[in-house]
Amino acid sequence: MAQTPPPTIADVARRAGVSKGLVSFALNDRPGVAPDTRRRILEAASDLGWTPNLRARSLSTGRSFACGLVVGRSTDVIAADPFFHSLIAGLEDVFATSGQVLVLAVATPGRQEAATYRSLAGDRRVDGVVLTDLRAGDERIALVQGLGLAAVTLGRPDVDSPFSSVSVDDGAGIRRAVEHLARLGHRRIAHVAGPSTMLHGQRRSDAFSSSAAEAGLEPIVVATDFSAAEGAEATRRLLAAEDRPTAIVYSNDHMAVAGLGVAQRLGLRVPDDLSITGFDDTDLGRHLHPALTSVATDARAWGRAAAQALLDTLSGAPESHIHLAEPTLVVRESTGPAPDHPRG
Amino acid sequence: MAQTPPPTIADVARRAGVSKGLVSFALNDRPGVAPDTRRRILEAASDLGWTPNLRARSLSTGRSFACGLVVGRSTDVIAADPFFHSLIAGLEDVFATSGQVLVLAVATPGRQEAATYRSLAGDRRVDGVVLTDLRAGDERIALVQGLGLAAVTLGRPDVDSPFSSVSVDDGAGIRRAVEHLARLGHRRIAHVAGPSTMLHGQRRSDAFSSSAAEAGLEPIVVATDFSAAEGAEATRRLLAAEDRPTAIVYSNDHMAVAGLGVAQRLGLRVPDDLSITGFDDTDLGRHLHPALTSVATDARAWGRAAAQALLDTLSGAPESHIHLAEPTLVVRESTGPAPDHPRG
DNA sequence: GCCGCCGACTAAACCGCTTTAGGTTTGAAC
DNA sequence: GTTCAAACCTAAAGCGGTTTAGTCGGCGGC
Repeated sequence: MAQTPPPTIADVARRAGVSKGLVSFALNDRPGVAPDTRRRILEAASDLGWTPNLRARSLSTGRSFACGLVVGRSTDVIAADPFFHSLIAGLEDVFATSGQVLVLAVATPGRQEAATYRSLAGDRRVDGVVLTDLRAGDERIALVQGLGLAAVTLGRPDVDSPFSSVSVDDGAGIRRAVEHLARLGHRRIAHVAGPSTMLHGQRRSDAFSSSAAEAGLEPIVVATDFSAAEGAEATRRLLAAEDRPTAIVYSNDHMAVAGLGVAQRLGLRVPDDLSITGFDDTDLGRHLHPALTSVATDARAWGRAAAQALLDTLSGAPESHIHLAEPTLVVRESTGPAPDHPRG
Repeated sequence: MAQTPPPTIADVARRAGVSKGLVSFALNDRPGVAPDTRRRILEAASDLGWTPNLRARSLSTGRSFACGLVVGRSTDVIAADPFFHSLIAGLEDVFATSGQVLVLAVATPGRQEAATYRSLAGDRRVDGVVLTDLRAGDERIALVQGLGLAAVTLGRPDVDSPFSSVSVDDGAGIRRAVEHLARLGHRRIAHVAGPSTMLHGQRRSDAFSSSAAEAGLEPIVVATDFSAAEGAEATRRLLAAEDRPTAIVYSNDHMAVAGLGVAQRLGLRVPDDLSITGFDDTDLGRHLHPALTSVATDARAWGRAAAQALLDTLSGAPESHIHLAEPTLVVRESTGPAPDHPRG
């Protein structure tokens, strides 16, 4: 059962009766090979079942044929956020079909985020990275640029960036949620936001404030770290207030679920006493009781677009900035007419 | 801002006044280098800020310094299962500190599972893979072996396997849940199981049946695909039955949450009318109302152990079979005394 | 009929590291 | 004072591709 070593281009060359160099030309579709010879070479290659040795190719071309995704230090972030899985699936949709591979690096307690990028770049593990969860004044932009990596950002950074970006107007999603609630007669609507240091957290929060203002409402905003625990805590505070809100717009589904738990625990009926909206349209949301009204973004499409943009960059395309379709609001059972304000 | 090319061992050799070969020996802690020379070489390397070029090393050693995790075809599987994130974090804990990298491959519609393994191996992308979600008669064992990859399995396969394994006795977790419920007086306990084609699904199901039998109960089992949707459907069927169960043991938290939704929708109070247990002890579970009683396995530790076992295999250690600590039952609010059977 | 040019192809260098086969000291043994 | 082995080190040959410099033959132009 001795594994015979896989054929190399030298074997192909021998079989086709040409030199190694010419084989390389033929296999890479480069000009300067007679049509007949090219055919012979390709035939020899397929006869032998030749497949390129990526390691060798990597060494001579200086490319890794791999892209990286670094997940921030808190594993809970990824564990809690189904968004990531859809994103990853989208990235893979594109990478898999173009011979790239996805390197997933989790910043661990022993190796912080910056070090992770450094090691990825230092070891020339990846040709580029996908930057998610952009932060205010995000240092990763400069870091990654300094490391000589290509990159694509999910959303547009607030600092100078040489990288392509793929954005979703999640603000529009929040806006829809607010409009939906206002239409149902809610006058006191609160927002349980993500951290203001995260660009998308801030963007959603801003969208909330401005659309609330447009509807003539006073915006009530509580910032959290996006975790279920803080979502629950924020909800407790909001509902304990004297003049408690009749609707809460959460910045993600997990917090909405936790908030729902808190409300029920306090004896409030959803949506009769309190309306709730989530963000991400998690699978779980539709199975809750009441089923969760949520803003749906197409994370997988986002991943696909980001991967494609990164590949384009790697093959020399100029910087681009893509905007994807606006998110939609999926109305289910967790939102209803404001109390004392039957739908007219 | 021209990036000066990173130093190579040739630069180090020149600076230390020795040959390339000796530098390689010194840097790899191999015998045959005079202590003084070794010191000089290491000094030269650190002066120059030399760092090994993994691509070159890969080519000459034939190793990738990367391990792979292939996620089955359904992206929902990963999206739905927080288990994966903890697992991945655990894998990374070990890989990151040993210069390995994790390649995550998602089998996409255009590239099925087997093809994914084939391409990973064909491109020599990884040195080994982690096999999760073992199935009955799992063909991946033979496939991976045939591809010449190293591997470690999560749990012990039911087919001949040359690979090391790391197991958790999840059956014991289910057993604890059943005992807990039996102690609370429940006599009709149902199990919403995973697919019987998945080894851990089957194992949990078996554990349920046997421990129910030991408690003198008739085991009621409904198989699902582990998804929230099927968990909800199974629950509906169980609760519609004439002689409906007073407690349901779910094979994962997601189905338990969905089941909770169904029960509430039917007007049943949990735990007064129906007790519910989950599996995985998801973060979300503790924020629900009622908070979910669940079996907690340490997925991260599992990942760490698996990664270590794989690295051991790669460095020539013999096959090993590790058993981790038994899972525990975290009792919260979703379980209570059986109806008409006050705790005594 | 000679020159020059172009297309097709070969030979060899190169990417940066590992590893093997030798070569040179050194020093102890006889 | 040889002899030999051990210790230390060098040179060079890989690993399997890509790429560059250059060779060769044939053809058109004058």
